[in-house]
Amino acid sequence: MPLSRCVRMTKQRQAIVEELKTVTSHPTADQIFEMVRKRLPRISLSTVYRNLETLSAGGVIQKMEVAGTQKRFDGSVHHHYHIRCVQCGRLDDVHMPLIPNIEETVRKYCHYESVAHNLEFTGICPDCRADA
Amino acid sequence: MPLSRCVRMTKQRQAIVEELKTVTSHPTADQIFEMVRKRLPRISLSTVYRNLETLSAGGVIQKMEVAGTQKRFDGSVHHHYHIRCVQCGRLDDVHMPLIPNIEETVRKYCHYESVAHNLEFTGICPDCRADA
DNA sequence: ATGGGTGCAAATCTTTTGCATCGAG
DNA sequence: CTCGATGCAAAAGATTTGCACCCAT
Repeated sequence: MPLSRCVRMTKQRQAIVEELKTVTSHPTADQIFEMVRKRLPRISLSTVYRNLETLSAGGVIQKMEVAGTQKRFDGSVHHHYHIRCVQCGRLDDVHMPLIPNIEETVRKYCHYESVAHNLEFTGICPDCRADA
Repeated sequence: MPLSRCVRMTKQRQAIVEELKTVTSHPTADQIFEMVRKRLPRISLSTVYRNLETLSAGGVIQKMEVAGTQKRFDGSVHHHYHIRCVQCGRLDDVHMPLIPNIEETVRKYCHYESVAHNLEFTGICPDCRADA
């Protein structure tokens, strides 16, 4: 039960998790704020920020390690790759198999420990391609 | 001659490029500012920001696509992978061979065009490991 | 000489923090 | 009850922008 890592399950935290699980996009903190706000009009942006940190630290949601000016969050916890549109910033999942054994390869080339990997693709998304 | 893409080669731009080429680290804009400042004490931080954008757009330097709060830049233009310490934020090159044909694989799984890839590893760097 | 580049300051955008109050356990 | 969580406002940190002056071409 991953929720156990949160000391208290407040209605704000519950709403954040639930809203995040309803979308397949990878919203930023302020997008999540707008989503949750419809249910809890008095929630504050700082509560959203604080809880996104808490919840991802507790493994309930995932803080994404992607380039860009804003942090992004993912309601799905399993490891998968992403592709980002260099034109509009849109971010999609890529449902391809993970590269096997790559962590072992890295260890041969540097002296870091407990290595994880994160693969991000960039390109032009279908919408931006259509606009051009 | 990649420098040609810059309309004018000012002494500020020259200094930024030269300083960036002297280091193998991946400095942030303000670190580059401090480096260049020793040569051009009157340069402003906004000039550094503006020129890092211009120079990377022109292919003279590389704007790095990595996670983190600050943008990072690389004097080397060739494609290579990076590893980031989750504890101290340090960023190193990983001198392993690039994954071949991965862009082709991605095209089978999504409808983006002109896809590039960027692989980032995370772990604990030797220094932080020693501290623990 | 002229239009892009610069330096400065102010604005913007995202995220974090201090603090009094609230409410889940 | 108690202490962690919240809301608000203010601060902090990174980056961008407006504008008058400067200088590379």
